[in-house]
Amino acid sequence: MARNQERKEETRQRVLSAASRGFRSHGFAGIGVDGIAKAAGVTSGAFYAHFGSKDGAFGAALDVGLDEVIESIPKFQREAGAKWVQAFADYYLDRAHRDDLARGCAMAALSPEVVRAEPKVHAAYEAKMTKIADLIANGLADGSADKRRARAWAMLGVLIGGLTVARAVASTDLAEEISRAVREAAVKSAGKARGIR
Amino acid sequence: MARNQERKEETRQRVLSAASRGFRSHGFAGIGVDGIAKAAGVTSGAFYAHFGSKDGAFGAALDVGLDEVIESIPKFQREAGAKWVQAFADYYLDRAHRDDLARGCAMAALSPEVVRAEPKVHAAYEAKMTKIADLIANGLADGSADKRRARAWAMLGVLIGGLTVARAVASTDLAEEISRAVREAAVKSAGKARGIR
DNA sequence: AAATAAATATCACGATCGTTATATATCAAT
DNA sequence: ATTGATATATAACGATCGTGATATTTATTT
Repeated sequence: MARNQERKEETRQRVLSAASRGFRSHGFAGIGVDGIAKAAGVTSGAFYAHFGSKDGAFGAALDVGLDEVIESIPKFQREAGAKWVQAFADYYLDRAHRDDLARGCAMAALSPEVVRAEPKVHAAYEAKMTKIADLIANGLADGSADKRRARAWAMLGVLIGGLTVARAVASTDLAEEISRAVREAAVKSAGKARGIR
Repeated sequence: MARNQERKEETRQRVLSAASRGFRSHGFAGIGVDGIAKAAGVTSGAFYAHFGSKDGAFGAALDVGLDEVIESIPKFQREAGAKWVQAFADYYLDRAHRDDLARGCAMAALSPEVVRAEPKVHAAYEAKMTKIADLIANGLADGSADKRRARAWAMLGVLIGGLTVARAVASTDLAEEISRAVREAAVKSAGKARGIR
C-alpha cells in the first residue's frame, strides 16, 4: 500500500507541475485538460483522479506558485541583507526570468487569469498575496506598518507590470531598457530595506 | 454603393468593438469567433468578411485599444496641466475603471495576451507602447530624455501591475488599499511633471 | 496463487473550437 | 424590372473542449 501511495503522489506531482507550466505559458483557457495530461505523460483519466476539475487544478497550481514566492522572499531577505530588494528586483527582471514564462513567477503569469476566475480563487489569491505583501513590508525599514505595506504593494505592482510589458515587446533592447527602469523604480518604491536573519 | 459601404463599415465597427470587449474580458483563448460574432449581432460569416482570422481581429482590437491610450495621455496633459500624472493615476485606479474590465485600459487587459502572441503582434505592441512612453516622457520635467523615458516606463509598470493585482483580490477594501498605494507610487515614479498646451 | 483494492487508461458524450465553401439577402446601376 | 455586385447567413469540416462511465492494468493482502 505504501508503494501505491508513493506512485500516486508522484503522478500527482507530475500532473500538477504540468498544469503549472501549462497555465503560465498559455493561460487558463489556452490549454486543455488533455494537453496538461499529455505533458505529464498520463491521460485525462489520471488527471481527474487527482483534481476534480480543470478549475481545481488551476487553484492548486496557483497555490503552489504563490507559495514559491512566499518561500523566496525571506530567502532573499536572509541572503542579501539590507540589499535584498535590489537583489530581488535584479532577479525578477533578469533575462533568464523574462524568457522563462513557463517556470517564471506565478504572480506575473497568473494574476491576469485570477481576474477572470471564480470567487473562491480570488479569495485564495488574496490570502497569499496579503502574506507576500506582509513579508515584503517586514523587510522594509522606517515608517509605520501601513506605510511599509503600501510600499510593498507599490514594489509588487511595478515588478509585475514591468515584467509583463518587458515580455510583450518585440526587441531585446527595449525589453532591457524597460527592465532597467523597472528595477530602479522597484528599489525606489520600496524605500529603505532591512535584512532579516 | 455609398450606402453599402456605410453599412459594411458599421458592421465592422460592431464586430471590432465586440472583439475588443471579448478579448479584454475573457482573454484571447477565452472567447471564440462565434461568441464575438454573436455579441456583435452577426454570424461568423460576417466576422470573416471583415477580419481574415481570429488573430487578425485581436491585432485590430489591440491597435484601437492602444490608440485610445495614445489619444488619452495628451488629453490629460492638456486638461490637468502639471498635475496630469496624479489625474491619470487617479482615473486608472478608480473603482469605475477597476470594475470595467471589458472597457478598461487595453494595456492592462491585453499585455498578458500579447506575451503569448505571434511576432507580428509583439512588433505592433512595441511600436504603440514606445509611442505611449514617449508621450508620457514628454509630459515630465527635469532630467535627460533617457531618464524621463525610464520614469515613464516605471509609471506605466506600476499602473498596469497595480491595476491587475487590485482586480484579482477578493475584497473591495484590499483593492482600495492597493489602489491608494499604487496611485502614490505612480506619481512618485513619474517625478516632476509638466502640462502640455 | 487468488482475491481485493487502487491507480490509471480507454472510450464516448455533446459542445464548441477556427475556418472555408456555398447560399441567400440586400443593395446600386441599368 | 433586371442584372450584377456585395454583405451577411447558413452549413459543414475535422479538431479539440471538459467531463463522466467503464475497462484495464498494477500493487497489496490473504
